[in-house]
Amino acid sequence: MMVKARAPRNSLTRERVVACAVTLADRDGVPALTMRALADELGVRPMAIYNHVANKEDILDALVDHVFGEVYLPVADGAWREELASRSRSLRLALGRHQWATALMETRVRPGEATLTNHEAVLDVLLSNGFSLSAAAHAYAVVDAFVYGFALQEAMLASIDLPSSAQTIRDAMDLTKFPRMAQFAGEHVMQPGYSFADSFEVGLAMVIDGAGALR
Amino acid sequence: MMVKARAPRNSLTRERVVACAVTLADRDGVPALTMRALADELGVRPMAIYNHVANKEDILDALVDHVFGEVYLPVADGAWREELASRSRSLRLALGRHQWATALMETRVRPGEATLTNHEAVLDVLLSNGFSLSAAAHAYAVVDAFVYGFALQEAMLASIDLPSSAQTIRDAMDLTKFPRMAQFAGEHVMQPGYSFADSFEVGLAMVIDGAGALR
DNA sequence: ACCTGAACACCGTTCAAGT
DNA sequence: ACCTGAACACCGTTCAAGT
Repeated sequence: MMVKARAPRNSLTRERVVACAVTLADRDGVPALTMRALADELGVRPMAIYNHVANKEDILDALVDHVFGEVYLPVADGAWREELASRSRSLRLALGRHQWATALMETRVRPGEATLTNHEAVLDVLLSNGFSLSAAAHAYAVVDAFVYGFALQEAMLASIDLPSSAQTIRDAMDLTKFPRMAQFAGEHVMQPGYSFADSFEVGLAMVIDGAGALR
Repeated sequence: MMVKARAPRNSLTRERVVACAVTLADRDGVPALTMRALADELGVRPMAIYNHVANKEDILDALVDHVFGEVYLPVADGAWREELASRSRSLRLALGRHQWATALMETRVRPGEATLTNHEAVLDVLLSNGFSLSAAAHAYAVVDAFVYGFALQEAMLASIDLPSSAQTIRDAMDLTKFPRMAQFAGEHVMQPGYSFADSFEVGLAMVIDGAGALR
């Protein structure tokens, strides 16, 4: 835990605080994101941060909004399928870059500017392309459920590194008790070329086709 | 924070600790689930808990596994579509009863007995009903992504109570900036009979039909 | 207006001591 | 074997004080 050089007065801003918090969360995880660690990284005393954010909750809210700020904004006059797919891929990648995001979203309920802007753009794509309000509601809910859930699964798998640990799991587990998992691990997951990520496009096609059927 | 009566010696077990932790997390949320609060609820001193669990991480792992213990175990000789749908509905309900579960899952990577057992049952349903290993992998990933993601969205919405706060949001927001959201809120979400939950069956049908196409 | 130091009421967990 | 008390190194945040 090395202490950074002291930052000059008036150099601290809300943006710097949030950007630094994102970096810290990416690098060390949310549990390590303490006001003290953040202050240290910013070259400032913990209480200085409170001049720019209300409290830690405020920072966590901003963290989630920051992630949405990285997500592609679909345009309403494009082909709706491709726009929806692009924004879904972009959302998945953003959630993948910031593995803490899905878990954090669950407790954050104050949506920020970037979140609302993205939400608005998606709704505009749907409503401008023949979706009724009801169809748009279903389509949006289903597509986002898939993207969030896929990102969640990838985050779960990321900390375990499936291929390399599958062998360990297979050894440790009672194979007579979980024969399907043993088969699945040995004959599929551990084979060269397997990638969980490949299922993303498969599922995305399903939910976007399904959305099209609602239109 | 009332202190419970002191529990008699030898009455503490790992099962009681975990069950109490689930109750506490349901009632007050995970942040309020501290070793001290848990001990208080159990009628014991904090350190007594450590005779039955390794540490707090161990409890959090057990919490997630407890949720999977509530999920329907599909049977392989049934109709695979109905079995998959039942276990998906059951999983969604379990995640809904324990709103903290999806967020916790992201950081827990040591799957427990109940988790593995459920995983095994789902794989068995797919592999016993004509799915190749590759098709089963895609189907499982996509269906679970949808269920996890839907539960995550419901958890997000639960803490906000959409219908009642939609008006507030609509008033507070710059309507010229988010016209689609204003329209969506006013003409759809706030209408009587609207329920986000209705999108679950719509999406479930999409992903299960999609899975069938992979078979 | 912005930053700091000391302090308060919390955490999870250790260790030695009790039964 | 199981439980406790005191202690340690942490938390987020308050408040009064500095510049």
